[in-house]
Amino acid sequence: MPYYKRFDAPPPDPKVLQELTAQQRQMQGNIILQKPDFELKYIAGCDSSFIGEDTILSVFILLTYPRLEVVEKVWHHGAVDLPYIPGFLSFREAPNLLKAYEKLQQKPDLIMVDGHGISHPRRLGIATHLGLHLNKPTMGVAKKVLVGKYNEPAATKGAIAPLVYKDEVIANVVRTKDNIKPVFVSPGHLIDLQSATDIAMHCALKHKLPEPTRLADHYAAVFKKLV
DNA sequence: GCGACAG
DNA sequence: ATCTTGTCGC
Repeated sequence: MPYYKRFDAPPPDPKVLQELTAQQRQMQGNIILQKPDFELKYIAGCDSSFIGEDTILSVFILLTYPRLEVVEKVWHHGAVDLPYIPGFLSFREAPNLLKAYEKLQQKPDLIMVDGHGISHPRRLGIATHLGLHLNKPTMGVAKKVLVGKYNEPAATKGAIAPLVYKDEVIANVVRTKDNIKPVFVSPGHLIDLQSATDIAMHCALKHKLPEPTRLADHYAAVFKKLV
């Protein structure tokens, strides 16, 4: 049984958070950051939105790579148990994301997640979390920093700056569009920082968010109206 | 003790 | 994430 299911409706009290923290620490040793050893033919983007207070709707968009043509769109919604707590996002969103993932006919070679990968207090952001559960390459693209410090990258598209936390480069701050706030790209699992950064840039067309994430974000709003 | 704090 | 008006720019 996936370990997160052992926490069916855990109340957000300090004791439970300590247990969740312990679980993340335990998983740290399983994270693999390496040059990709897969053929990137299909890439998926995922995102979640909320309907009211306790219902989550997750979306997965499958695209071809490197052409980025949409070939599949799936979604799933259900109840959420935990409230949002910085550092524990995956316990709130991963369960439903995994159910949406199961609906994909064709599984992707890499998943681009909205949120951080290893750029997390315990190196277990939601992208890494999903990667370990699925034993699948994942990378994170976040709109805001969680931990770490950085210097603003140049204002032109393509400019990058390292995000440092405890003397370690945990992500790249990437300018995906001229004069627009940068995004934070980090490896999730089974990929390295440089490759994740290259892929994010390749997917950065005319918007701030790379296509997989942008489309997942877009369709999350679309599907929400159908619920 | 005082901020910071993915989605 | 979500609540929300007008506004600046391609």
